[in-house]
Amino acid sequence: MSRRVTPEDGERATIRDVAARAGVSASTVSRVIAGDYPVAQSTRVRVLRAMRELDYVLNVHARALSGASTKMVAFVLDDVTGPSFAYVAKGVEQQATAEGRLCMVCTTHGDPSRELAVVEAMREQRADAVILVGGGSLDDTYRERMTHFAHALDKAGSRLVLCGRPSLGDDVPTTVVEYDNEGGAYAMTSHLLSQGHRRIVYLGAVGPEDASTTKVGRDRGFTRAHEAYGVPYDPDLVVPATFDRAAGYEGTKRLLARGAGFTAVFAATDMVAVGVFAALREAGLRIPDDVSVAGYDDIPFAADLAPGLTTVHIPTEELGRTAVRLALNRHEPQHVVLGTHIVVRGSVKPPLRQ
Amino acid sequence: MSRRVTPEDGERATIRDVAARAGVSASTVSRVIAGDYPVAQSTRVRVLRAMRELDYVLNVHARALSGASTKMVAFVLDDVTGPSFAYVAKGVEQQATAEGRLCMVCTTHGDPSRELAVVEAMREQRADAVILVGGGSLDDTYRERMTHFAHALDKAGSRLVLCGRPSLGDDVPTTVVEYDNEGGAYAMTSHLLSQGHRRIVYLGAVGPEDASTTKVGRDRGFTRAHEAYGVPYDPDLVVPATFDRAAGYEGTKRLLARGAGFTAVFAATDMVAVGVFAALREAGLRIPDDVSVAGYDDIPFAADLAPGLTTVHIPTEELGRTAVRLALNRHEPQHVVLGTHIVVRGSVKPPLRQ
DNA sequence: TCTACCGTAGACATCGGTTTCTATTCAAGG
DNA sequence: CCTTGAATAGAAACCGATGTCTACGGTAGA
Repeated sequence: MSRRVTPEDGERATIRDVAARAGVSASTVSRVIAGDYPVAQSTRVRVLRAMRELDYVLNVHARALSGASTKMVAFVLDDVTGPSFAYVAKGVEQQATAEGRLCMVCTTHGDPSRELAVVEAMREQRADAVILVGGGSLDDTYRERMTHFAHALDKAGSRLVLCGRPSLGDDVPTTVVEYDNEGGAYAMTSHLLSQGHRRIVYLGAVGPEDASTTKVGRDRGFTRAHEAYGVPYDPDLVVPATFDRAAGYEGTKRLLARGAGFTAVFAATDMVAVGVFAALREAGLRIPDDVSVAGYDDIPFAADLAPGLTTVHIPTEELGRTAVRLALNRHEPQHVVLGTHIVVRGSVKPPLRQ
Repeated sequence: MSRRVTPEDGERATIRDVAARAGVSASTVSRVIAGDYPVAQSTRVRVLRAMRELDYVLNVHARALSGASTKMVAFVLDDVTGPSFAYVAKGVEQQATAEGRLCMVCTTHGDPSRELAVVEAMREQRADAVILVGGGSLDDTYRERMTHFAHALDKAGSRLVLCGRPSLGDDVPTTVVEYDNEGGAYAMTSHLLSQGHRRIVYLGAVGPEDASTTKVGRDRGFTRAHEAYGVPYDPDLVVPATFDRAAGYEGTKRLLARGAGFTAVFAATDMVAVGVFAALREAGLRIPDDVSVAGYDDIPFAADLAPGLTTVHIPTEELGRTAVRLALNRHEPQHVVLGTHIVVRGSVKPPLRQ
């Protein structure tokens, strides 16, 4: 026999198996599936029945190979367990589903070389869009290779999306969905200054080896606010730290141990703030009576800390949704900056004495 | 010309373009890429150079079509923002990367029909493994269709993995990685009983319309512990609720409003417990002096609540890693049950008076 | 010197869809 | 009655890899 009527055991039915069973050609089956070409009602019914009987499943790789879009969106982030990233992921997933796309997720654990490898893998996958979430490296060769990817993806009809990080330059074909890192930090620092704080710790500054665009932006907001208020800041209170709980905890313990006098801590992320809370409580200090604490990100748990954490709200879900929407609808603006705002809860109040 | 030497603008270089540029055949290029066949050193160098010069990117769809594995693992869950699911996701991603796989993520938002649609999509994608995370529906037609998928994936050389939910039956080809839902609830309830609590609220029980395997298991642990201790439980204190913060908050408010006397609340998840905390605090009740609270899941923030939440620890990351490892290494046992254990923090203490 | 074999490389079929181009049927219009 | 065209369906080329089968040059063994 030239063509089996029923697929062998262990093989999946192909479009040709379905065609044979329905007594039509493969083209006709393809047309029934696509629904974009007139097929007689009686034929359509026979084909659909054959598909059901053979438990036919389309092969997306064959379809992709013959030119169709892969209907896939790739999503690259540092760590899925980061509470704010999870919300960006949710937004991406939501919008991707709404636009009929599936979602790939890759994590990089902050390793720029792995990020480049992942983007390369996404080129192989021919994803419709590749969304990079979170601050990016500032290294020059890294930027160069990212620029290269942006052009390569663009030429291939795909799109590189920078979500939560600034543009690579106007001539680089990317979609950029940012939020105002510097503005949020500026607003929060202003808030602390206006409450009367004069010795504010900034915990989570750029360190010697870990500059990222997010860090740089928030740093700048902190210093710019001091300048605007005409308040000099003590460089010893600007403490480099990674963006996690442990860094907040250890950093605060060290500050307390060395007797750095301060009335408020501005943690660069809420996770850092959680560590600050723990360390302060351990030292017997009350929040906000003895020390005020502010965070950044407005993770869901910020409201459930005791006291509630005053922090900068980032529209995380919207960030994710927007990234996908703009990447897939190129007629929309390809560079937007979403706003941030302060959420005042109980963790900040004026210092007891100046 | 029969074959261009340089691909046109906007097209990607194919293996044939590389071959033409290097002056060899496509087969040779394929061999250089695979590295599983002897190729003369000089030829290999020419091919590699051509690949670099043309910025060649392999097409995984063509490769998948000609029989190769897709090197993809699919991961299906309710909601990426669930804090414990995020850790399972991390484990999956970790192990998938370790085994050279990419990771797809799909969310279902608790809708069984969408879960089935997603699994169907994964069949189309020819994923190496499809991992279902979290409690599953108990509906009969749902189970039937899942069983069908398990067989279909198996025949296609793929694998259905049930992660955190029980087996569909011994004759269904699946990999099952569970943890002991009932045992954890039993242990925690015993803990509360042994501290002297006699009127314990169980918040998050199976409701009329939302039976899931996870819920049923935890419910059973609660009731079984009471039976083992010979303590009758008040059915009015077993309160149906969804597994989220809002349900914990509302549920507690209602219990307080109707004056149900209780000395402890066992929340079916830590998220529920967070809601319980908020409602109790709002009512001016102290934890654990007035009411003890226990949770389930041991999410990272459990330790950062004030007081720290006594809860049941689930090895979430290990769950995810194990799921991938077993699915891809079929010689390992295909059904494991991971242990849970109680983590005692400050939110539970004996009731002030009986 | 002839044969055998190793190292190396090319030709070609194949995977499972999509799509273009062609062919047939049948009804309507001149 | 013949032409025209709409509706419908098939044949075959194509997408970009992989893998099998064949072939060629050179060296070693008989």
